Amino acid sequence: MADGRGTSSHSGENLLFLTDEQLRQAIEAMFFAYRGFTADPDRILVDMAYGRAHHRAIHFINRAPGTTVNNLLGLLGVTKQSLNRVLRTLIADGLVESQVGKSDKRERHLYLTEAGRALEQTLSDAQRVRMRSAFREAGPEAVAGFRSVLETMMDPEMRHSYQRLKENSG
Amino acid sequence: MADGRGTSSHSGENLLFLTDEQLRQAIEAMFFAYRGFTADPDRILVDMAYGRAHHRAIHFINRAPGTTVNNLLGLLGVTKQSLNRVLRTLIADGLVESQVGKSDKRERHLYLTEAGRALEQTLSDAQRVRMRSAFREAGPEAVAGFRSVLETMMDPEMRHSYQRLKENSG
DNA sequence: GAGTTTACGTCAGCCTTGTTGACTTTCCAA
DNA sequence: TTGGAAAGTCAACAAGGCTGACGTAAACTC
Repeated sequence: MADGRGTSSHSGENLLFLTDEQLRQAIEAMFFAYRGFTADPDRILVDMAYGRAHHRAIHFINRAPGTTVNNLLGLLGVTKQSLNRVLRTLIADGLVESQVGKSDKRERHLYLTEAGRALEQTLSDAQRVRMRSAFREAGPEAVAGFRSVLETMMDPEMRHSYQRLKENSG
Repeated sequence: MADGRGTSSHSGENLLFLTDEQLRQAIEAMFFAYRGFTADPDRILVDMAYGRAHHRAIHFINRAPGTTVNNLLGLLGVTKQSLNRVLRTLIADGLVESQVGKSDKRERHLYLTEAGRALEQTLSDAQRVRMRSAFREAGPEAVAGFRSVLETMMDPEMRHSYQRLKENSG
């Protein structure tokens, strides 16, 4: 593992893409790419009183309208206190609406308001511009590989959430 | 752009992978995957008094031994005050060594100590385990696509840093 | 019907990691 | 020799994580 090889080559395959050096490069690629990934929406958010946490909440509420607070906690992977702070400001600012559940009145169902949808559109447009040009440049096969690796990299629980969101949104 | 299409299809190509829905899914994949990407080293770091910022500093000092503080600032994309706080603790704990430059004595050249290298190894081993199994599962073509998309997603400046690191380390 | 669990909100306090601004020391270069 | 770049330090602050404790209402269970 420390000899520069990803694995002992007990098969005939070419496993050079699994060497430690290749993996190190991939780790750096993830780091640098994620910076690019968040850069554009971040620039928009600083002008408002919001941060990346607000963006994430808005993204998933838009993606799963009517989601409960508990469900959102699972998607975001933060504590309820942390989410609540963000949600409170979004509700106070009229970007998110909280509705008491009909069947279960303990639950709050979350929806974006018109203003919330507008901000979501602005942010995701900005983020998609970069994604789209990267995808176009890299081509369909590369994109398929990109998504395949990302999916296998997730924790199983996250992968499950990811798949459910995919299915519920075409 | 808001009609669910990534682009008007003025060519004969199949551009379905550029639809807004596909891009949204990719955005979510990046978010969930990055969580997985950082999860393993994070678990190790909480037991020590360190965080992700320390990990990043250690990673790049290991990767580019003798790098200057200024150079490291560019790689990490933070302020010198923020980096300095991290660096100070690493130096105090004997994981990083700071050497005054020979030609330019204003510069500080940074190196990992033996203990620093040991921690780096522990952290990157943990991170590579997940990477390696994801790569193995997805296969070489997928990995090539993965890296290609990540590279085109970086800001040009970051891409340049990334390429230089690659060249200087085989 | 009483007791327990669940969902949510909130207060208080803490930590990491980012920021700006001001200031000093060192030292290179015009 | 003087201006400015590089490095470091101090102070103050903010975002956004965290834990722990507590309260309320609703739902569930026995």
